[in-house]
Amino acid sequence: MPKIVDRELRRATIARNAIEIFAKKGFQQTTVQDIADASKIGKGTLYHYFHTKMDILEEVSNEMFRNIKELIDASLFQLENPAENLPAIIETALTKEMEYLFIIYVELWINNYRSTKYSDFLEKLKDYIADFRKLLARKIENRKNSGGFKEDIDPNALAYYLVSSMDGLLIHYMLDKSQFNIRYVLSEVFRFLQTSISREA
Amino acid sequence: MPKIVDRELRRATIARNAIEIFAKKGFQQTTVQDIADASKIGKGTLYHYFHTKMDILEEVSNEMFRNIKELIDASLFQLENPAENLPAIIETALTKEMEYLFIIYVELWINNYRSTKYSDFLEKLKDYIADFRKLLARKIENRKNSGGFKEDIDPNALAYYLVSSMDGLLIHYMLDKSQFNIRYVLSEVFRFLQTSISREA
Amino acid sequence: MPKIVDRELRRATIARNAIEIFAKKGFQQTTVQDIADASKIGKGTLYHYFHTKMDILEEVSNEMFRNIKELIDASLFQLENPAENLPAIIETALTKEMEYLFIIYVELWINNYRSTKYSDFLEKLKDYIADFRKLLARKIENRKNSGGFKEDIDPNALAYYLVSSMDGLLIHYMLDKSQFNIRYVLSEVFRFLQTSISREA
Amino acid sequence: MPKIVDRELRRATIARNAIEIFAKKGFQQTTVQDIADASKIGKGTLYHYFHTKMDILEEVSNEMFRNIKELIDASLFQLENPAENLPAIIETALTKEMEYLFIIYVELWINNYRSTKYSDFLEKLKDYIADFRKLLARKIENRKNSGGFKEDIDPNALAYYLVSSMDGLLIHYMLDKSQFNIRYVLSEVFRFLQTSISREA
DNA sequence: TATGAATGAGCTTTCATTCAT
DNA sequence: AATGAATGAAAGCTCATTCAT
Repeated sequence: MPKIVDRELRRATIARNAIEIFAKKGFQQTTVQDIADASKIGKGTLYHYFHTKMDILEEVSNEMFRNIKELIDASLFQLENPAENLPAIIETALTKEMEYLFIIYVELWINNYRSTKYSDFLEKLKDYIADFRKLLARKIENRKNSGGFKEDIDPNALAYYLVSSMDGLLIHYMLDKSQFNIRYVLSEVFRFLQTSISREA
Repeated sequence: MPKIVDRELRRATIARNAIEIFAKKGFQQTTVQDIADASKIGKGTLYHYFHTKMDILEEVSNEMFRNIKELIDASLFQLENPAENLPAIIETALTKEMEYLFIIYVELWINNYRSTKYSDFLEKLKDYIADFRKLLARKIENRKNSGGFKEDIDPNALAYYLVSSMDGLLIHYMLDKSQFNIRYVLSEVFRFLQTSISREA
Repeated sequence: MPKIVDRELRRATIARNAIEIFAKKGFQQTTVQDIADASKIGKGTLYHYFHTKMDILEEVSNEMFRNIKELIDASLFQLENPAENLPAIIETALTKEMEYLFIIYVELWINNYRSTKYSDFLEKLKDYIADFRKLLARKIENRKNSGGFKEDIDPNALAYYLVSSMDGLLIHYMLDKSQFNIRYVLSEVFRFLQTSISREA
Repeated sequence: MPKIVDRELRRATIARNAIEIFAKKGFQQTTVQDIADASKIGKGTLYHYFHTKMDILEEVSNEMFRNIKELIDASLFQLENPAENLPAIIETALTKEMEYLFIIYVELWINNYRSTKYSDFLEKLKDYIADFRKLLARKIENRKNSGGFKEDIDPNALAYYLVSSMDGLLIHYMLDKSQFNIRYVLSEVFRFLQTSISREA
């Protein structure tokens, strides 16, 4: 009898090993040989676990979703004051591993702009982000209703801005780390936002 | 040397015509034939003006810089109250032309993360952005000193956040336009930021 | 050595199961996995019984010879008047099973033209055909000598024509069945041949 | 200005050079490199003239049709007594070039049995053959009506048999030339057929 | 100078065969 | 003995670059 392997586990492992390569070289520029090398297997072996190169990207994106979801879930419960804990959440994301995922995420996002071929990957992600945004908006709304926030704030607009500005910050930070201390900027910004949002401010 | 002027003009024209293709297909996926077609010239002719495909990207990025610089310059002089006119600037950027440039800009940014091969292109861009950020910081500083802004604001941190959050907003907007009305979000956000930054608020 | 019997039996069985696939897909296009699947065994198991894929083809061709020989033998004894019973023999061959064998036979024949690699397989077949032709020629000769056939008939040439024309008919029929009713054509042709060959005609 | 080439002519030339290879190795077994080598051009150059390998086969089959049509047309006008001139026609076909085409023709025929993917190529050929068969049948009919042939002959059945038996003869001859002198067999057979068909016989 | 014909390195994917279990 | 996981050679095809006209 041949070696017994857990195909799903193997797929996930190969995908996990591929993340760094995809991040560092990009999907197009990464060769199937690169991916095989990353898992120290033969090129042909890859095709026992994935139909096409695209299929590998799909698994990588699933792996990414799992990580992101984990991150979001882990941080949601501490999201009492939305502005309060976002820095902590971002902080959590500042690992090498998450950095790779973030690059892939931006690349997928761009590819999605270019071709509907990638849209399947992103639907899930869009949903996650939308959910996160809605949750954030609801928190803002609640606090606004309880008198904690100013009257003239549009919770949806603010939530949209907060979420997307985090991506902007991450991009600027990761792609040019020399320019600034992101942790300091984040704490400053959120201290500022908090006081300006709060009615007492 | 009028020849050189012609040559440079031709390079710029070809680059300008290539922008839409690069944005829509990406650098890798764009073939040299695509670029030649966009300028209705022969593939071989292209190589009279550019040494390599990479060389074309370089010129495209230069063209991009010129456009961005133009945009920044045009808007800088009206940047009295920084928060005040950013929406106007962004608004200016929301053309199809600028959208293409923005995509290329993000792609270059990512490629820069991946390979130092692209770093030459981006040094210039980083400088522009840094300049813009510094200018913004100085404006904030000035207004703070003149009593227009609150005491506890770090102008550098705020400037960094403002600039990068604009990129985040643009990415989220452009890559999923269905989700939100960016013009409304921008006006809301800036109304909010303005009142919260201002001492009077 | 009962083991060897088992081994040979297994080879024959696997070959028999492979016939349909080889006929439907062709030797090249048939994968080793296809063949293993047809016998519901593992791909590795196949290699306990066959050294190479070519080896399987060899056994298939042997299986084919056995079938053809059976068919010929079964029909030979009733070959009193050669023209008389050929239709019956052909008729016997018009099963799905024999159709598959016929396709493989033509393919082997072509491959033999292309490469001496296949010549071993075909030597046997050529011998069968030659034997059949000779037998046919002898029957014609006999009948001619006994005054049943015309004087000016060359038995060898006629036998050659009869045998090869059967292949032509089968090819044209099988590869474009819509065009004609082969059974009718056969009966017509043999009725005609018989009367024209016969002295009385 | 680059070299000016007649694309259609080039396609035809490449196809003509490919015929021998296709015949000797078969379509599947022939690599694109083989085909390029046969015309002493680079592999990439081929793709300036053909979209796919299949596309090359298509041109080869067109080339084949042109040859076959030429052959048929050239021989038709001398087809007064159908049985009379077929040997001459066949004779014409016994060149190396036609031999190659015949092998490809049989291979296409088999492939068509296997996959509808090849059916386009063969439709034309089937039409040619059908036309030829019909013409033959009409000639037989005419001669029968004019009293030249026996009453009980079915012209369609006989035409079908004559045409397909020629393919059978060719296959048997080409694939095993050592066995018989096809020219002799043909002359014998047609002498025999003619006398047996003719009323006077 | 302008052009596209020519090229081969390099890509993804397939599959006969080997091998560890 | 039986199995399928593992493998890399080899396939068809693309395309940046060169070159002859």
